[in-house]
Amino acid sequence: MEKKHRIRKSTEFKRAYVKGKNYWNRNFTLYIKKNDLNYTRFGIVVTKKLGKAVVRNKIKRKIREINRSLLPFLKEGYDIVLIPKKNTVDLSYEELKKSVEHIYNLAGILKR
RNA sequence: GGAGUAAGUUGUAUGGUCGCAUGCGAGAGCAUGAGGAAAGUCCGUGCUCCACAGAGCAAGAUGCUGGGUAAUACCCAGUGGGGGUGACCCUAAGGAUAGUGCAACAGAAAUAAACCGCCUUUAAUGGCAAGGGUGGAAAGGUGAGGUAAGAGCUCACCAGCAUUUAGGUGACUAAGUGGCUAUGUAAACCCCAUCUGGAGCAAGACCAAGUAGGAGCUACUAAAGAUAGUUGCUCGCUAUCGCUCCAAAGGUAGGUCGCUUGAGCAUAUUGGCGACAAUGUGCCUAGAUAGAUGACCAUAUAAACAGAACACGGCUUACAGACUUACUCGUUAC
RNA sequence: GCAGGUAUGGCGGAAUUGGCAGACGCGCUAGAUUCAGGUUCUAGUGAAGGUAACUUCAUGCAGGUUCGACUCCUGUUACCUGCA
Repeated sequence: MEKKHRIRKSTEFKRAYVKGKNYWNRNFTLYIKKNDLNYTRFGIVVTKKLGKAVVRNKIKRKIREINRSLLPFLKEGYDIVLIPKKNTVDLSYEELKKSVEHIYNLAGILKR
């Protein structure tokens, strides 16, 4: 995923937390905030509770890959922050993808 | 082939589709892209700032000997002690005769002596310490002589201490001589020898939105004092104390650098028992900053521990499977 | 990335010149009081084995020093805190 599709600044994360709407399901917490740009940006936050560095990296990479494949089906102009929960450690790629689609559907940012 | 000891290597590969980071390129694209422990942060260095780093005290570290190294608590070669039939392994291993403290309970007594006991015809305000029991530890041990009973009182061997000679750079070893001997603990304080200034790449340097203040200069008071900083403390050191001027300066968010050519890697020769050193030749091999290696498919029986964030040298800990070399024991079931 | 701290029964929390581990409180169990419950009072309460007397193991885990370790030293695991 290119750099322009990532959230990179600490202040932008904070803005999503404070001003954005949040949604959640079994596996994720999601914060969404409209940005002033005409493209969508992602942020993934993996806390130390989920495991060691190898485990955290693996989750990040899987979610990044999922977001890349879903990008054409999302509405433009949003900052999206995804926070995986503890039980995502044991999930396969396919299960993760279903869960992410589910939570995006809840938030209403999937194109029809 | 069995049981074992030591050292070492490897630790997914190949192909396809999509995708990420860095460099090069106008672009298409091309090249490169985690580890043996990248980990723990336990030591040691470089590097940066604090006065290119100072004095004393305090505090801390190391602790058999000699060597290696940029340095170390690491490594190599040895010494003493302990374990194993053996290959081999383990070892915080200076000083208890510099001083102080502590040694519960038990026991007559715990760093100094007498409860029971033995002896002198009986007995002790006398002599004795062999035997008993307690304890982690009880006044050198075993045997013989000796005696009223006993005792290093005497002798032999052993242990310990002091000392002499020989060997070794040294730890120490071997032999001799001497007087007969006061437990343990220094991972208790301490003594001795050697070493250590503090903080850390979120170090630090540069650019710089917003906000609103900031800078320069000279000398009055004058080497006194106050405040702040610098190291735990004492010194020492540094900055500030008044006047004038400017619309810029300092600096937060943010950005750029630090950031990878280095005690580097490979290889050959020489010196050294070895750690290692010297010389020659060749090579350039991640550099991110919400942080790059992933997803899916095919083949191979199965594939662990685990992910760089300034760098390097060690140590420690985690680790599936596969393989190599040297050596030891045992001796026969094939 | 760097710096520091904590760990003791079911829970909180004592125990330091190194000398009987589990004080004390909460909780739990049993009994008394009551028609019943609560309150109150009394007793017990780490685990395993044993009829019992009692024995063995227990201070996160693994070693070491010491006659003796919750305490001293080394390694390690988990959790917590601070630093832009």
